[in-house]
Amino acid sequence: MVRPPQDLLQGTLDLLILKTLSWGPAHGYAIARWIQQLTGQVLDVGEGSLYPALHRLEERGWVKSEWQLSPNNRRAKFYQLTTRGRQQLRAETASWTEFVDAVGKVLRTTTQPA
Amino acid sequence: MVRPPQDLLQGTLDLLILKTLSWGPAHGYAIARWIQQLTGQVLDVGEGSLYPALHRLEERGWVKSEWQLSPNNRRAKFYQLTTRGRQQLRAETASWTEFVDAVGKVLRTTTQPA
DNA sequence: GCCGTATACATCGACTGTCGATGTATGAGG
DNA sequence: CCTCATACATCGACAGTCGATGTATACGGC
Repeated sequence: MVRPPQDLLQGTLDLLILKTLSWGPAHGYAIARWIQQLTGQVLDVGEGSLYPALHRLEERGWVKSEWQLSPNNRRAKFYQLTTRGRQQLRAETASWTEFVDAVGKVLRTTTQPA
Repeated sequence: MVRPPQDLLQGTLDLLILKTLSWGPAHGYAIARWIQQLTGQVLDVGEGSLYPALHRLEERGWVKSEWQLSPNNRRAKFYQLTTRGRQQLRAETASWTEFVDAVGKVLRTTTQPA
């Protein structure tokens, strides 16, 4: 049993969603598709992860939702970033960078530390 | 409540441990200290996460353990990578890179996708 | 008019893994 | 001796993902 990037999604989903919404309001389905498309199918956000995440973000006041009609004339719940959500995005982006750097340091080390 | 890099540790711990062991055999305590030191305190591997992870890796045949005496003359269980563990390390490193790239693509995108 | 497909929302239970707290033991150094 | 750092380990609470499943509706083709 391999360990696909899928398993690494934990803790990053919120960041991904927040970032996606920073381009403008969107509904859940579109968010999932954009992420999938942008990453060339590498990241696949399942709906069973997406909707709980969206509700979580709303509960924390980082996004707010509103029922609207999508371009193809169907009802859809559009999510958009709040001011606090924008702050959160900045914070999580910084954390992410710091974390990736830290892991990178370990991965790039070739010699045993003192 | 912020989301410290701590929360991102999920799914990366195995990789970190495997990589640390690729420098040579080590016991749990030392692994945790090395990672902490290398990352400048950014990553803190708690013992409650470390030991279960170590047992998990052993169960999967990626590391094997042996009781020995540490340099300071105390009994300690030394872990070392198996051949399959080395393969696993390569695989997980590749997954990690792919994953970071994918997230990076999303984070670097400034315009709304089509 | 009917049917299949894509869109869109949502929930559920199983499962995995982390985290903080806690417990034990022992060697080294004062 | 007595404390501190080393070293192992387990426990329960908790969070979050995942696949499966369910609902409903717009649209196009026939």
